[in-house]
Amino acid sequence: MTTPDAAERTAAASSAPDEPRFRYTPALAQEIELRWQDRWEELGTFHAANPTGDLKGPGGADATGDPYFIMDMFPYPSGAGLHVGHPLGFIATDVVGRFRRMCGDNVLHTMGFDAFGLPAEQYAVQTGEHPRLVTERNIVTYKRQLRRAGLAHDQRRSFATIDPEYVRWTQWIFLQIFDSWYDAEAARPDGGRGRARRIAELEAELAAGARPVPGHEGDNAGGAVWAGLSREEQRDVLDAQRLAYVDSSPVNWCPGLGTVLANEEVTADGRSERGNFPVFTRNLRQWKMRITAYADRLIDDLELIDWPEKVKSMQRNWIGRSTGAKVRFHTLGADGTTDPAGAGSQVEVFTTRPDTLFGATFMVVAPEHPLLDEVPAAWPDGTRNTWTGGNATPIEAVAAYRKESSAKSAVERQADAGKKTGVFTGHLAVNPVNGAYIPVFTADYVLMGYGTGAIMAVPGGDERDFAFAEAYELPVIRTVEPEGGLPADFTGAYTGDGSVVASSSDRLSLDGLSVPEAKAAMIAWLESNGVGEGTTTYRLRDWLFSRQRYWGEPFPVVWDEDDRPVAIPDAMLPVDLPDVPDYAPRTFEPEDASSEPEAPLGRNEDWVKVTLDLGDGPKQYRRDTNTMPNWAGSCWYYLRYLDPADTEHAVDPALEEYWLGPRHNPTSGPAGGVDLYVGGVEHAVLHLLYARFWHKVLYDLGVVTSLEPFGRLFNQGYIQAYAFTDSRGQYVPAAEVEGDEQTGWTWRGQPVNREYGKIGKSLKNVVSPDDMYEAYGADTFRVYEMSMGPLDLSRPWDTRAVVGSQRFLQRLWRNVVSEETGEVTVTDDAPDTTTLRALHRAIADVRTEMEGMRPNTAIAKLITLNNHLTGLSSVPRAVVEPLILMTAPVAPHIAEELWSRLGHEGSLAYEPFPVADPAYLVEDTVTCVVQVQGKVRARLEVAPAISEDDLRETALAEPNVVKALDGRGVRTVIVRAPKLVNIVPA
RNA sequence: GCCCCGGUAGCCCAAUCGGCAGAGGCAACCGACUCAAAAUCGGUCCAGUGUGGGUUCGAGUCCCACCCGGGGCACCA
Repeated sequence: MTTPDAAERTAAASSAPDEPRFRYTPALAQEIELRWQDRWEELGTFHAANPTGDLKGPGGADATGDPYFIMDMFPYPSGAGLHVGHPLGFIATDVVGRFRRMCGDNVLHTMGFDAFGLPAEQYAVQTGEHPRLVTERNIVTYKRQLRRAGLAHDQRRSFATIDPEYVRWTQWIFLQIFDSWYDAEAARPDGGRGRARRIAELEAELAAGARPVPGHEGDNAGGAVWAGLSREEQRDVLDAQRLAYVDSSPVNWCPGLGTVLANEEVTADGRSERGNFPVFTRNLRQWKMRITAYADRLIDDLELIDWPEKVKSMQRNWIGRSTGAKVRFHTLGADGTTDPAGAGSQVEVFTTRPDTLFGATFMVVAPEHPLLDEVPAAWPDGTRNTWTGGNATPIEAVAAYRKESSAKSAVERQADAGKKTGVFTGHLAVNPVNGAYIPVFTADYVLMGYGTGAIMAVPGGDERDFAFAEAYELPVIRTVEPEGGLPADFTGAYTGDGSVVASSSDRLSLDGLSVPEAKAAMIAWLESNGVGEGTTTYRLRDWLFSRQRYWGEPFPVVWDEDDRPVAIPDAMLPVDLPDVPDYAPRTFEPEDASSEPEAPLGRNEDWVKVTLDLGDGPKQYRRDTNTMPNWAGSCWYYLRYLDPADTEHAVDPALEEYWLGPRHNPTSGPAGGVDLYVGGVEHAVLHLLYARFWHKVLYDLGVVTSLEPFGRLFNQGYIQAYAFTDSRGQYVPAAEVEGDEQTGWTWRGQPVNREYGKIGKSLKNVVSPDDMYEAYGADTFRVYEMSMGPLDLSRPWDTRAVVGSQRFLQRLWRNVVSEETGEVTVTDDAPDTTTLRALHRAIADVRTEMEGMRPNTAIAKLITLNNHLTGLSSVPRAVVEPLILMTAPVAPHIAEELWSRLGHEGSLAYEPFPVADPAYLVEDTVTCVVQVQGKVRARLEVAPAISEDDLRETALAEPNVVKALDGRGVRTVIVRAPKLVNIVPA
C-alpha cells in the first residue's frame, strides 16, 4: 500500500525532534483522514435515501430535500491504478455534492466501474489469467485509492458492468431494442412524431392490413399481402424493421484488433481510435442499432439540455443533418435512346442546392453506384480525350476506375482528398429542368454511403465540382450572383448569397429570386412534376454493435435452423460468458485486408450448440458468438445507480421519476436527466451519443419519463505534467529532475529539456495519489487539485506547489488548536466588526463561487478569511465555525475533526452551509476613484449612499483634480456613485 | 482550409454591467524565531493584459485584422 520511500519520508517528518506535537503534519492528517473515512462508512453518512424501497438515508432516514443526482463518467479500472490527473473530476463532483448536501439537497453520488474492455482482455491474453480476475483485482485497487481521497459516495449503489446482475439487464435492454421498430408517424407524449413501438404491434398492423408490407408489392388491403407470405418471409420482414438488426453491408474491419468497429471508433484518417490500426471496408453480416431513426431527435433535443456548446456542436456535426432535395435524372445510352440497362434508366441525386439545378453541367456517381453495373459499349459523340483515361471503351474505363478505387484503403483515400480523379462512364443524363444532356462521370469524391451516392455537379456553385470541372475541361455556369455582380476576374465557385440568374427554360424560371426563394420554388416544381422532392439526409450511420472479442456482454440471442435470430426469454438471462480455451481475438497482420473476423466465443462448441425450449418444444439452436461493444455497459449505468439490487426492473419507474424525471428539482430542465455529469470531452460523440439513443428508446417504450439521460454536462480539463528528456531524447524520471525555470533543469547533473504532456509511464512523469496521501494527506491533495485553476481548463501538475495548500490547512488548524498542547484555543468573545465583515463577505463570495462551480476562487476566499484570523490575537468561535463549515466540501476530514474538537456531536455533512448577513456586507465608507480623462487623479472616502451631485461637487473640489485640470474647463462629468467619477476636460 | 476555446507578474491563476489591473497559491528576496538550518510567522519585489487598429469620458473586458498555443471537423453534395 505504501511505497517504502513514502513511508520513510513520513516517519522522518513526524519524528522531527523539535516539531510541535500537535502540528497538522502529514502523519496527523493521515490519522484523521483514515479515522473519519471509517466513521463515515460506519454511520452510512453518505447514504442517499430513495423515496421508496430499501435504500434509506443515514440511520434509516427517509428522503428529504430536493433530489440532486451527480455523476462522474465512471472509470475503466486499468492495471496501472490512478494517477493524480484522474481524481480531478471525481473531487470536483464530490465538492459539489458535499456543498449541495449542506444546502439541504438529497444528494445521490456514487461510482461504478466500466469493466468490460480491451486492456483487461489483452492482459489476460499475455498472462493466461481470466480477464474477470484481472479486472476485479484492478477494481479493488481503484476502490482503495478512491476511498482514500475521502469521496462521499454511497457505496451501496456501486457496481461494475461485468457483474452478472448488471449484464442481465444490459441484455434485457438489448432485447427491448431488438423487440422494437420505429414508427416515424406515431405521436409521442412530448408532442413530437416518431417513436419506437413493439414488434408485435407492427405484426398486428401488417396482419390487419393497416400498412403496406415493406419489400413486397401490393397494397396489403385487409392484410392480403401479409397473409400470402410464408412464416419465414414474415419473419424476414419483421427482422428487417427491428431497431437491433443484422444485415450485410460495408463495415469497418480492423484486422489488427481482430474485430469490426463502429464508425465512431474510426478516425478521420481511416484508423482505429484504439491501437491506431488500419481499417478496411468489408461487406460483412453484423449486428446494428438503428440510431439513424433517432437522428432528428438527437439533434433537436440538444436544445433541451445544459451542455457545453462545443459538445453539442460535435454531436450536431456528427449526425450531419442537411436538408435539400432528391432529383431524378433520366440517363441515355450511347445510341441516344433511353438506356437499355434497367437499373440505369434513372439516377437519383441528392443536393442541398436545388436552386442551382440550371448550373448542373455534369453528373458524378460513386464508383460503387449500381448505374455502373452496365455502361455503354462505345464512347458517345463529343467525348473528350481527357475524359476517357486513355481507355478504348466506357466498359474498360469504368472497370479500371472501379478496380483502382476499391483497392484504395481509407488511409490512401484520405491522403488523396482534394485531388480529383474520375472517368466518363459513357452515360448521358437529361437535366429535367431544361432537357439538357450532361455527361455522367464516376469519381471517388462522391461517396456511396452518403445521400444517394450520386450528385449533380454544379461547378459554378461548388468548389469540389469546380475542381473536377477544371481537371476535366467541363463547362461552368454560374446561377447565383451577389449584389453588384461578380468581379470580372472572378474564378472558382461562387457559394455565397445573392440572386438567381441564367435559370430559365420553357418549363420554369427562377431568375431574380433569392437563394432560399429559389430553393423553395425548385422543390415545388420538382414535386409537382414528379421528378424529385424535398428531403433530409444525415451523415450518421447505423451503429455497428457486434464485436469479435471475448471480454464483453454476450448477445442474448440464438439462431435457429433457418439462420434467423430468436430472443432468449427474460427468465434465462443473463447469458454468461463461456469459458474458452483462448481469450485472444484472432488478430491478423494489421494490413491484411482479406482476413475474416473470428469470434473467440465460437471456440467453445458445447456452449455454442444449445438445446432450448423456446415455446415450441426443445430444439437445437446456435448461440450468437459476438459480444457487445464496450459502450453497451456505459449506455445505462446511471439508471442502475438508483437501485443496483433491483431484481424486478432495470430501473424502478418511481425512482426514475424522482431522481431523473423532467424538472425533478428547481434546476432540472424540461428533459430531466442527471443534474450534473462530469467527464472528459473525449466521449462527445461516442458514449454520450449512444447513451442518449438508448435513453430515447427506453423513453419510447415507457421505461423512463426523462427525455434525456444527462441534463447538465460539464467537461473538466486535464491535468498534464512536465516530462524531461536527456540529450538523446530519452525520457528521464521527472521526479528526479532538479532546477527551475530560471536556472534550467538537470537530471543527475546533466542538463535536460522540459516538455509537457499526458501523465503516463511512457513520459516517466507519473505521480500517484498514493504519493500525495503519504506526503501531504488527502485534504491537502484535494485543496491543491481544486485550487489549481478553473475546472474546465487543463493545467500542469506541479508537486512543489502543493505545499501552499498544506500551509492553508495548517494555518486553519492552528487557528483552532494549539500546536504545543493540542488544546482548542478559540474564544467565545464577540468578533470585532472588521472580522464580522470579513466573515460575511467571505460567506457571500464562497457561496457564489461554489454555486458557479469555481472551487479555485472559493478556496481563495477561504484562504483570505483564514489569513485574516491568523492575524488576530485570539480567534472567535463565531467566525471560525462558519469557516470550517465552508471548508468542509474541499477538505472534509480536517473540517470534521475541527468541528468535532469544537464540541459538536456527529458529522458536519448535513450542517447548513453558512448564510451571509447582508448587514455586514455594506461598508461604512467606500473608496471613490476620481479620474481626469480616464486617469486616476484622486481617491475619496465617501459614504456608500452619497448622491451623485454631492459626489460630483466633492470630486471637483479635490485639490489634485484641480491641479490635473490645470485651468481647463469641464466638458462633462461622468458619475457612477459611489465608486467612480470621471471628469472630461474641455 | 473551416469551426470552437485560450493568451494577464518568473510560474499556476483572479478581475460582476466596459469603471483603481491583483483575490489566492508557487518561486525569488528581506526580516523575525534559531547556535545553525528546516519548518513557521511577518514583509518585499515583479506585469500594463499576444500584436496592430477601432468604438468609448474610460477597454483585460466590446468590434476588426493578424500572431501563438490547445481542441474539433475536413471531398458529406
